Amino acid sequence: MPEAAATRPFPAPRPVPAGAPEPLPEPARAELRLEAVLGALSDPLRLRVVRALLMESEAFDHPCGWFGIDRPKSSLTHHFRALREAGLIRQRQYGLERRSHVRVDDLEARFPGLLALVAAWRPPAP
Amino acid sequence: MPEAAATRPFPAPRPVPAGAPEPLPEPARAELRLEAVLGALSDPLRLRVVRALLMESEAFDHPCGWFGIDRPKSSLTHHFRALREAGLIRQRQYGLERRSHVRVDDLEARFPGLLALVAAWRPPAP
DNA sequence: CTATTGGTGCGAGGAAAGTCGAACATAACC
DNA sequence: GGTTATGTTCGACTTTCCTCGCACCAATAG
Repeated sequence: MPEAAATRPFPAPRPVPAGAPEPLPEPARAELRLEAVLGALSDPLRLRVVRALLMESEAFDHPCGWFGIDRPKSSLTHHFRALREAGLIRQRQYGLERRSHVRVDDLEARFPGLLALVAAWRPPAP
Repeated sequence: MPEAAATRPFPAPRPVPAGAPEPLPEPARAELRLEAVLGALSDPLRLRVVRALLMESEAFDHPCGWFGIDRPKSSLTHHFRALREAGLIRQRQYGLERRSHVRVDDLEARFPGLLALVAAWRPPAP
């Protein structure tokens, strides 16, 4: 039913480009746990990342630097890993850089409406 | 618009009985923060409490003992306070016991669909 | 080859959160 | 009065999480 996308408050997910690298290890759709997903989203920085990825993605996926977060790189690694291990994002290694995108289909299938909450969130003023 | 309740996957909230004590201090509806709410729900015990309160409430509100949680009382105080301070539940003091119920209207107004996720959650086997 | 780039992983420090016992408070009941 | 039932507060312990510096790695450009 692709008509469900019309009611979503965020753009439809982009198709996987041909030749994209394999995703990094991640929980399967059936293994997603709501507590873990909510815990990963309870950090404002990570919530902001997921929201940016969900709303403003002009490409299929984005490297860590795209978000303009003023934190050391090891902190970004930490948070992106937390998001991936909770199942919120999928990461692929493109040569040097590691790009991420939201697992829209999996999350909508398991937790319908969750991403709408993220999309509606208003981040606090920077 | 009470017809929205018809589509909710949980029972409609009960009206406040006349003569109920005043609620304990809690954040106002406009002060609810999504990160805090998600953080409060990221604990399985608290998620279970909110879900039980949402789905199986045969009364307006319930004391802590009603949930049958096998933890010391000081731990329960801790978790119920976390839920109240995040804005998920409202607590009232009835003589000796403190009873809780989910702030359905406030949460639906600020984060529509969030409680549906909680209602759909399947707690892990005990 | 070397330098640059976009990251990882480790480990330490600190902050936040969960766990729980012990002592206390208060209402209800006998 | 004394006891019981419900729940609080405090303090301590433990665990988990966040933050970040530092060393390191692999791919690309020159």
